[in-house]
Amino acid sequence: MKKAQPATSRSPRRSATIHDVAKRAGVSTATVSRALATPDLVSDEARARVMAAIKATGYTPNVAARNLRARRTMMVLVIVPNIANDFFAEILRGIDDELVASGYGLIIGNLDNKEEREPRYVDLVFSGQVDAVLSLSARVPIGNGRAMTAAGLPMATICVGVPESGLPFVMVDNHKAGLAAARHLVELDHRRFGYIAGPADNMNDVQRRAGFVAGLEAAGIDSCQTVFWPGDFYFDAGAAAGRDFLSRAERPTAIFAASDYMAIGFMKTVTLRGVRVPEDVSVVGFDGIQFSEVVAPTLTTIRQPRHELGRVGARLILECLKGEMPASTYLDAPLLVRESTAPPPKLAGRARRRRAPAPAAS
Amino acid sequence: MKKAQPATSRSPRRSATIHDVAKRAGVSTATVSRALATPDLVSDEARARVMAAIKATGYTPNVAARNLRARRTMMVLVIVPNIANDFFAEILRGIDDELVASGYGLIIGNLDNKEEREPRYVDLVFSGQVDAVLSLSARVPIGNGRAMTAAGLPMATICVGVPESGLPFVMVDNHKAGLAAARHLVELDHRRFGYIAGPADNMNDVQRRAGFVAGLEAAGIDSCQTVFWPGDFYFDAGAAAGRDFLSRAERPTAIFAASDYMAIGFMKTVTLRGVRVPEDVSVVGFDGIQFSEVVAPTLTTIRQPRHELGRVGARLILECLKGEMPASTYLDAPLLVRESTAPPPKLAGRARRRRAPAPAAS
DNA sequence: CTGAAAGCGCTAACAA
DNA sequence: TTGTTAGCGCTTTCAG
Repeated sequence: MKKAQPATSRSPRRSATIHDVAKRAGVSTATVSRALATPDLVSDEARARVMAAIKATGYTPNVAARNLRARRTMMVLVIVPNIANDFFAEILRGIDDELVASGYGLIIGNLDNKEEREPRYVDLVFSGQVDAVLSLSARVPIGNGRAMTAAGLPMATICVGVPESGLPFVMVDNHKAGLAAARHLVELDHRRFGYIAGPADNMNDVQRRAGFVAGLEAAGIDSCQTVFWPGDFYFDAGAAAGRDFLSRAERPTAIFAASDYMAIGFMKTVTLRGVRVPEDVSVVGFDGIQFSEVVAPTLTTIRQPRHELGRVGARLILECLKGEMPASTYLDAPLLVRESTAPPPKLAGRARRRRAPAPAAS
Repeated sequence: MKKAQPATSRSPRRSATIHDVAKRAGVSTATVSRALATPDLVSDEARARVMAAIKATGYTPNVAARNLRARRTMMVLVIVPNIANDFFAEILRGIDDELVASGYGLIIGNLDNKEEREPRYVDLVFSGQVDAVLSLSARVPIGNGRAMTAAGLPMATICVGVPESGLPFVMVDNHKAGLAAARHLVELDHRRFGYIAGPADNMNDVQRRAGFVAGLEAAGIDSCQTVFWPGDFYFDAGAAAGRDFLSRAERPTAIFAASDYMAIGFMKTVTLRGVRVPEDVSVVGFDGIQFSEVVAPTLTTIRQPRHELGRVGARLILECLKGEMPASTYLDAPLLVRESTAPPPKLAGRARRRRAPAPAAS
């Protein structure tokens, strides 16, 4: 690490205020304000003079002052569990697109997966720095003994629901998605399964697992034979599951992971030890992150429409802001069949082989 | 897409102000303000009464009002070319860590790779919503006919330098990194090379390429024989380079890509057509993103210390904020030798084989 | 259509 | 140590 030449630092220069503009245009500050907010109420001539003065001075209204008066900030706080996670980044883009189109900005509250980060965002809300909150976390942030919801701001969630909060949300139907994964694998004739779970308290994971199990049972498969590995949605958990898989005498022939990261971690681990995907074991992921179509083999997965989830979530909060009561929404999460799934190495010994029910329209 | 039950919307409730607290504590608003900002200047008794009143009312100071008075916002705008890019996300975490520790918050300005997004952030700066700007983009954002720099706020850049701006920056030494990539490949006995470039106007890419070429020439290799493919740092450009590679009769045996995404795109494309990495062709990437160690084979790459780049960048701007003139800094970017590089399939026919110079201490 | 004036909630002189 | 006062820059009645 070496130093380069120092740079010049800039001293903040006082910028033009509404008074400067008013003086220059020969009108009152009220007229300047109106020329900007309600041009119709100002004579053409006055408006022209004001605009000229604005251009000449380079005036931009001070937002802090405007907020103080108007008692709103035109900002939405977006709570993100972990901004470095590809999954959330794409949702953020969707939110951003929609919010900006309505004149709102967004402040990103990155929890970095740490609870101790919550209080600062609770303070942010209570100190009036935002008009509403959009959360991608299933927890209601807590700080200094109060919950973020207690501030009374409009709030909605994306990809998660906060039980008993009554907050509007948009997400995919995780149960249905788990069912689809099971159906796909059963149709390929798999009989022995493994499931790599998300965090124990994660409702999405609970739903995915329940759907998956329901799908297996609908096909007459005793889910007691299914191996359940703990996980946390991240790569290493998939790798750990892979190691356990390798250590088993009788291995599942099909794995459903509650996230793509874990599915990829699993694939990577077993592949290195000579297990072939999908010839020896099929793998289904969840989320449809960018890298799910880059890994080799490409990953069969359930795609969460992340950009759309973001957009719809933003619309939810915009409706709240207008005083409406938006309805929560479920978006479809299609199964993308790619290279990581195939029939099992040899058909299972069981005599009876059920047909899986035809896929429901989704 | 189906609808779920509607949720209750919450009406914003007026929160306690400094007056409420003052009244309840039986002191003036000034005392309340001081009890918070400079507790030493307030009697124990008054302070206790104020604190009790604060707790009772749930008072949180209004930031807009405070900003208006103090003429600062304790916020830093961070300009990001594309928030969905893994590379930037990790830098953001570094910035966040450092800024938060100093009491600053950050507003993320996502350009989404679109120039038309610039004006809103220029306005943000001119409207006094932030105290400083940290940019990960080589462009100085322009909007409404004025450059962001014209606002006169402290500004610094990370991973890029803005030519002739005099803005302090922190980045890796791209030339040196390119040199290291060349040296590594030359030491493996490669003689025919390919380079997958970044955007034509990207100075980082220019430096990387220059370093790479210099490294080849230092080893007596005529760089006219090197194939140069255009690119933009993203996956598809690497895939395109891969397709061109496949179409060639005489193929390079070693590829240096200016980003991991392109390296992975290249690997994926040629691997699918039966070319083996590293047996048939070696690949070196740049950046060290998370997936560079997940792909198979794992990618030899130059690691940019992203978290540290973020931290140092944040420190740069914090020094500016204190009125100091920080020096620009170069951080080391180590070469991580992994599985994607090996000696060429057969030693080149040339008789003479130079020893590359010993690696310089870095 | 326009201007005067009253604050939004807070902090920082300045007195007391 | 504390209170009084005067705004920060803007919007919005209320008169004119």
